[in-house]
Amino acid sequence: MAGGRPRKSDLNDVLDTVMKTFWIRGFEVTSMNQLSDATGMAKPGLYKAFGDKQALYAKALKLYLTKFAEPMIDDLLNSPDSLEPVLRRNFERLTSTALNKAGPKGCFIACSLNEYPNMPTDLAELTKSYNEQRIAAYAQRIRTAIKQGELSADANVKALSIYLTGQVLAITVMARSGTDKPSLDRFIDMAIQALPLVEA
Amino acid sequence: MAGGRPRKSDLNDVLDTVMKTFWIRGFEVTSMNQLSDATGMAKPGLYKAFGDKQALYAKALKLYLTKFAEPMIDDLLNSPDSLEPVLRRNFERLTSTALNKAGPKGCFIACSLNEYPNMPTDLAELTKSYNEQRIAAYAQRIRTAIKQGELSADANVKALSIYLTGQVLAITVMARSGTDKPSLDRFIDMAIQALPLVEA
DNA sequence: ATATTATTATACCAGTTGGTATTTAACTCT
DNA sequence: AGAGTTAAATACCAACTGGTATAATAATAT
Repeated sequence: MAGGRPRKSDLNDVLDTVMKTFWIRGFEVTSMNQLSDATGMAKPGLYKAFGDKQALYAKALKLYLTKFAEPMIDDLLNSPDSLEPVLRRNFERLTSTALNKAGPKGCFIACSLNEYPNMPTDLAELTKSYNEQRIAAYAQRIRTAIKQGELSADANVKALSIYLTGQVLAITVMARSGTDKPSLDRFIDMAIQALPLVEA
Repeated sequence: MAGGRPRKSDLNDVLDTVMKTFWIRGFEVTSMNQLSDATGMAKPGLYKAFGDKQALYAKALKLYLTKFAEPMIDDLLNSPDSLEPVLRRNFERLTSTALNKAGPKGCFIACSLNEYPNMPTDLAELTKSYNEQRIAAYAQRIRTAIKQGELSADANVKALSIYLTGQVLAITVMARSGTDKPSLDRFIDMAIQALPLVEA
C-alpha cells in the first residue's frame, strides 16, 4: 500500500527525551521549542506524533509510570524481603538520582504534583491519580506487613500510606534543590524510624 | 523641595499582593502583567518601585520571611511549651492554609524550593539559604530539647533537623495539591511519632 | 516512470513575555 | 501662578509562546 519517508528518529527515544525534559523542568516552563531542540524532532513532527503539549506531557508521564513507578511498586508489593529493607530500597531509588548532576531528580510524579495549581485541570488530576496509585500500593504493602507481624496490629494503614508518600515528595524536593546524598540517606533513616515496626 | 504625584496604592499592600501571587503560582509562571493586574499598579510603576522581576521576587520572599517564617521560628525557639506541642503548632500553621481555597498554601519557601532548577541561580541560592535558616532553627530547638531531656540524649541533631524540614516540604506539596485537612492532620501525627521523644 | 503516502524542514500566525520610552496627571514649594 | 518633582497611563520593543500551513523530500506500490 504505502511507504512514506522514513522516520528520522525513533518515537520511543523521542518520548524518552521528552519525559526527561519535562521531569527536569516541568510542564509550564518547558517550551515546545525546547522539546524540539532536545529531541531533534521538528515541532510539527511532535504535534503530529503526540498531539498538543498537554497530550505530550500526559504520554511522558505515562512513560514514567511504566518505566519507573510501576517497577518500584512491583518490587514493593512482590519482593520477598521484609518491610524495612523494601522501603529503604524504594526510597534509595529516588535518592540515587540526586547524584545525576544534569539529569532528572527524584520522582517525576512528585515533581508534577508540585505544579498542581498551575497545570491544566486534566493533567493535574491525572498526576493526582497516579500519586494515589502509589498511596494505594503503600497501603497494600502495609496491610501485608501487619498480617505478617512486621508492623504492630493497630497501625493506621491510611495514615502510614500517606506518610510514606509524603516522604517521597520530601525526598524529591530535597534532591532537586541540591541536598547532598549523605543528608538524604539520614533522612531515609529517620523516615523509616517513624514506622511502628515490631522487633524481630 | 519636593512633592510629586501621590502614590495610588501603598507599596506594602502591593508587595503583599505580589508575595501571595508568587506564592500561589511561582516565579516563572507568574508574569509581570499578572502582577500588574493583581496589584492594580501599572508595570512601569512596579519596575520603578521594586526593580526587575527577579528583584521583586526576592523582596516578596523576604516579606514572607519576616511576616510568616520568622514568627514561626520565633515561636519554635522561644515558646515555653515542650517540643511536641511546639512542633505540632508549627506544622499546623502550614496545614491550616490548606483550607484557604483560593489563597496560597503551605510554605512559600518550600514552594520556591520546588522551582530550584528553573530559577535564576541567585534566587535559587537565596531560597536555599532561607531554607537552611529553618534547618538551623530546628537544630537549635532540638539541641534544647535534648538538654531538657525531652529528646533522647543520643538523638542525631542534624538528621532530625533535616527530617523536620522535609516534613514541611511534604506538607506544602500535599496542601497545594488538594490533600484534605484530616489527612494532613494524620500526617503530622505520624511525622511527630518519628521523634525519639522521652516519655514524661 | 509515476502516483501515493508519510515525514521532514521552513516559514509563519496571533498572543504573550520581560522590560522601557514617552507623555500626561497630580502633588508641594517658592 | 509657576517651577520642580514624582507617579500614572499608554504605547511600544524584540524575543518567545503554542500551534499550523506549506512546500520539499524520501520512501513504496504499481
